[in-house]
Amino acid sequence: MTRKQAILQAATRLFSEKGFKDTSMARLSKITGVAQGTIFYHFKNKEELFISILEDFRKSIINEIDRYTKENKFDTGLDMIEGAVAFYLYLAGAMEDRFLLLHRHEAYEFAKINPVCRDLLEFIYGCLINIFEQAILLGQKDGTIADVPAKKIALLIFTMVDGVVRFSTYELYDAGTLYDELINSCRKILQK
Amino acid sequence: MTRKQAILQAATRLFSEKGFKDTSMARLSKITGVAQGTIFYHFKNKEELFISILEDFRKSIINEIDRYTKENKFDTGLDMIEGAVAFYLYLAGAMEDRFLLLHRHEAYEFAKINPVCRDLLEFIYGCLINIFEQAILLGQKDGTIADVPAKKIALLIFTMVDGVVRFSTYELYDAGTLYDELINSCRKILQK
DNA sequence: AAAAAAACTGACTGAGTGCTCAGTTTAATT
DNA sequence: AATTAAACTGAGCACTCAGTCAGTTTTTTT
Repeated sequence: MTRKQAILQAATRLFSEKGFKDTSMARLSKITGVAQGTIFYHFKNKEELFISILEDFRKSIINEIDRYTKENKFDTGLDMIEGAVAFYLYLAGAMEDRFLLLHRHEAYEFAKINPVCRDLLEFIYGCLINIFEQAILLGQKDGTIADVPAKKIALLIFTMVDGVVRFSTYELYDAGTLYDELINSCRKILQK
Repeated sequence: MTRKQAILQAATRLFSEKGFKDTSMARLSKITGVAQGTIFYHFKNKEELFISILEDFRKSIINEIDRYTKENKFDTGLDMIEGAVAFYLYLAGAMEDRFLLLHRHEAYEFAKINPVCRDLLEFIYGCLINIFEQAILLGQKDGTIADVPAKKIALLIFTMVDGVVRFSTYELYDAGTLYDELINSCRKILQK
């Protein structure tokens, strides 16, 4: 792993754990075992470092979704929804730190003033919501899912699943114990 | 309005808009037209100011919920759910800044090290989730709602409704255009 | 081996931070 | 009118921060 990658990795962890503002470059340099100057040699400033993390996130998500859609084929759209929920929960676990970053507010604040950040966030959210929308559209084709507005219902399901992830990260409620109810609720919303 | 109230009000707005860390006491004093020292005369430190905001929030929520339960009586539990969703969306609009504060991460971070903050957050979230749980329990008594685990489903519905509020505040999707689907989805989840 | 380029260092800077406190003004009480 | 108490002020303190830069080390190219 190059120094640049090491800095990026440690920054991802710190930004998601402590937040952007609460992570100092001094601390980041200490943890990565690199001089402060080196960080600024690789990344113009703190904000560009943040953008790089989001770019990395986007790449990872694209890869994961690619792999998922290739490896998993479902008989019906309704089954695909269950797969999509499970996949989302898997993703959130596998990329825990980046999801935490996404659940923070700082990214949105930054997106307001930085178009690159805004585009990245929109793309990432688009990918995540699309997982559910595609399943709904498929189910409506094969007749297993009722004639609901696909995009809107995808948003609602996304929000519900993402909320469960939030409960987990805040340690308020374990995702596992809500899994059955989550799947059942999705099915009820979508069933004919 | 007393100076103390003015400080509290301005701090609520700034903390929710800019975040705790990104709001300086200098700026707060400038906006309220009060000397910095005055803020520290009324509040021991920045963190206690934050706690005071949460305490204020708790009081407001208790009042609003009290008023709501007194003014609104529903025939069935299933109808009550629709009322609960509408009420939550109303609350989130009426207390926009405080909900934004709740949607930030800072509060949870602070809750980890401050028991008072943790208790306040737990209480506030308890109130909000309870709105939905009570409706479900009533519906199960009068037979309009299926025999689902009330607390868990209340959490899921809460998370879905709260997600819609989030979409609104991030200006990704308007709450109004999702309202019908939100209500329908809730009904489908709960119907026998 | 020499030269050039890339990678890296860490002391330093200046702007900004939360908070203090000696002192002033205003309000309440005697 | 005199005294006490509460409310308020803002210059100043100790500290943290992102970012800089002159200089050093390592790597690549000639």
